[in-house]
Amino acid sequence: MMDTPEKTQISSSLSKFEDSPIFKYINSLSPIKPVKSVHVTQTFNPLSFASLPSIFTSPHVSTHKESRFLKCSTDPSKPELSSADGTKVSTIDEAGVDVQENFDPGVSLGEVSFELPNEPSRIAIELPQTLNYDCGTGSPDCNPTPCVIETNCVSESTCTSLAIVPFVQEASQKGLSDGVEVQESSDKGLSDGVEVAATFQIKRKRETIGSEWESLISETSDLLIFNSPNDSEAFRGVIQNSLDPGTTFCPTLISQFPQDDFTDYKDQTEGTGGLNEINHVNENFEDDNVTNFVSGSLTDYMENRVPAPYSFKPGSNLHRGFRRRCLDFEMLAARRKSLDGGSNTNSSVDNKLDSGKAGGDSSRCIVPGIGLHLNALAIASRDNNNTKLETLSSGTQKLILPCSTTSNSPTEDQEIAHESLLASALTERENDDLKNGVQLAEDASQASAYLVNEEFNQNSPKKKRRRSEQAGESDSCKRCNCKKSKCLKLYCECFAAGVYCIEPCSCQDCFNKPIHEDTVLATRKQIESRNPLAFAPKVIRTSDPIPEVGDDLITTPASARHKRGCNCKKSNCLKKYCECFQGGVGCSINCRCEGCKNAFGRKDGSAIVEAGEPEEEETDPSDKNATNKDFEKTDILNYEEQNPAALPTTPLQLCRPLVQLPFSSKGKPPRSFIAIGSSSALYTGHRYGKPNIIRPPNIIEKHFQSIAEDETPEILRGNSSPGTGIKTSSPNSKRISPPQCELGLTPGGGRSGRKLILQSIPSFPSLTPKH
DNA sequence: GAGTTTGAAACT
DNA sequence: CAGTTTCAAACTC
Repeated sequence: MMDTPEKTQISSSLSKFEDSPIFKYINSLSPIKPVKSVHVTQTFNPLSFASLPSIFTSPHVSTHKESRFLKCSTDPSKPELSSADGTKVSTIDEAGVDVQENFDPGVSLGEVSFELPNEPSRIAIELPQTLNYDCGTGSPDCNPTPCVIETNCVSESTCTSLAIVPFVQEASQKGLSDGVEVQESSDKGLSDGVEVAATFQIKRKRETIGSEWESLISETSDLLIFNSPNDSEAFRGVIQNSLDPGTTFCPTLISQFPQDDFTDYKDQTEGTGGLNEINHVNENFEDDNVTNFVSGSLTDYMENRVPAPYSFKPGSNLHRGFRRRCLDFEMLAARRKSLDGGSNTNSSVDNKLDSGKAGGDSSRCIVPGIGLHLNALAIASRDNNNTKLETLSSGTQKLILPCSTTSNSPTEDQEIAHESLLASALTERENDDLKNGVQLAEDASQASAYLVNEEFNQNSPKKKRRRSEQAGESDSCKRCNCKKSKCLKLYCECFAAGVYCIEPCSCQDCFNKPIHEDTVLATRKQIESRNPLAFAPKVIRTSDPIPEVGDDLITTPASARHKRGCNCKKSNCLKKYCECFQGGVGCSINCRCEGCKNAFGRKDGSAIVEAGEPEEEETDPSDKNATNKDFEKTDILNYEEQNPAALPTTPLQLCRPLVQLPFSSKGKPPRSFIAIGSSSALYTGHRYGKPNIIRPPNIIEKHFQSIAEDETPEILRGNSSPGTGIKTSSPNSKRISPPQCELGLTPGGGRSGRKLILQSIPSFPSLTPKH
């Protein structure tokens, strides 16, 4: 599938890179001298992306995604966050100005590293770009999921910075003259999660790209050579700066890392120091995860690799991703925790890792609960990602790569995936039990992948997330347009999804920002107190098998259902006004809709896709049997196209992982599920402990059995942590199973979604309880 | 982009 | 729990 990029191409790209203002800027800052002339064109053409491997490709994806991606990228930068972070996103645009910004650990590095080119072919062509930006992608094979494509990357500056890192590393590794220093700087910076991530990324790139890449690198290295030590320092400064912000993240991220990783990390740290740690981490990543991931095709990767290792090493990346708004919530919690543990970020991180159970925890992949939107998104994303996921899952579990090409924007998917991953990761933590190394690791890896994507998204400052519908919004990139709710009510998609509002949002008087985290958390709690499942994913699997009718279309997965059911009166459940439809699931008995014609499955049980059921549904008076069906099909198709994620068909999208919010969960009983979705995850996830899995409706169902809401308990149970067990009460309990997770998780395979869920997801336990 | 429709969320 | 209001997304023009 993957074409390796040719050197020539790369070269050209490099040249472009040099030309870019950013590059110049960097040069001015650092001693590095460009040997070759380069152009920088950033270039990530959407077109290029378009050609993704079939696997990844999804119909829509290409263009939208890109756009989306960009948008998403912005998030990280959010100003609010920035306070914590310090430099940040916004700067990216400015990048030229502040290198540091670029380096923000979380953001820039992460982005870069993460991007895995979805398409191999693309990679080859675009390598140059990728290099510049991130290229982590380089590994075409890598995974589709992560996909974050740098291309998206929006801002050159950002990209550049990213690119730089890799280069540096390479140089250092190779022993290029000055390269060494660079590394050092990075190493120093490492303490924070950021640097590590960067390293990781770099390695990744290399591997991914492979020999070609190396050759390129060598060239690049020349370009980048840092002559003076000073330069390195400058670099450091940047890094460090970034680090600060990163610290925040780090803890979180770290926590997510697999225990093994953590262990290693600790060991190194103890023994040597920050630098070592970082390196170590990177190595792990690279070696295990990254390399495989990158170098091989996904399939190969999956087959060979799956193993746990993949997991998290990439954590750093993940962390970054976390940073995103979704993460923020988590971050907060993490932060708090970390604070307790240690004042320093590093310490905090360590603490987290350690205490948090972290080690173990990291892996968790649970699907976090997702908000409605998220759920839908998740689903959609799944769809998009399905193939990928499946593939992955088959091999191993996980990796969910969110980025489905199909999905509109890679970014969104990615984000979602990341979120999901994150959430899952969090959950896993909680579940220490479950986490077997493998699964957990896998989960982590997945999460990381997602995160990576997100990071990219975020990083790219310019891009803002788009939530736009176009892209399909999947989720992560959602943005709201709240006028009166201050984004503190479930009316707000962002809030409902458990993520902070970001630039792209057009909201007014928004309080859903990191700055107001206290308010957000308090509000969230309040809402949860009323309805524990408020932030849970709206769509859950149902146990009942659905008749899948046609393979061809999407059958509706009966298994996936909206937790509460809709109450549509006029839309006939054929528009997005209907949450069921929006979520890509059919209506169920729980729905009070009138005239249900839900293309994914009518209340009466007939699914459009499915065999023909009687067309009319209960309510439909109109008879449109045939008509309806056709109509429905058409709608579905359209819907799918528009919202890849939504469709059930694809298995997994990633859901956004949510960050589970510690706080929310604290006291409360665990929700039945944690939604994979961001929101829930963030807020509730812990409590509930169970990850909801968002399942892709259709296809997924087939493979996996869905967990019925009723069943949800299973998941919960499994996870269950629950003591609290909220699930029951919550009417909505929804589980969302992320397709991925399920797939991956489920050992058995397909169907037993539940089992899978349980394993993988175990409950979220850890999170909340900790509190 | 403005206005309308829709149904969930919030409120009573 | 039901009815009403509020809200913002989805949709239409």
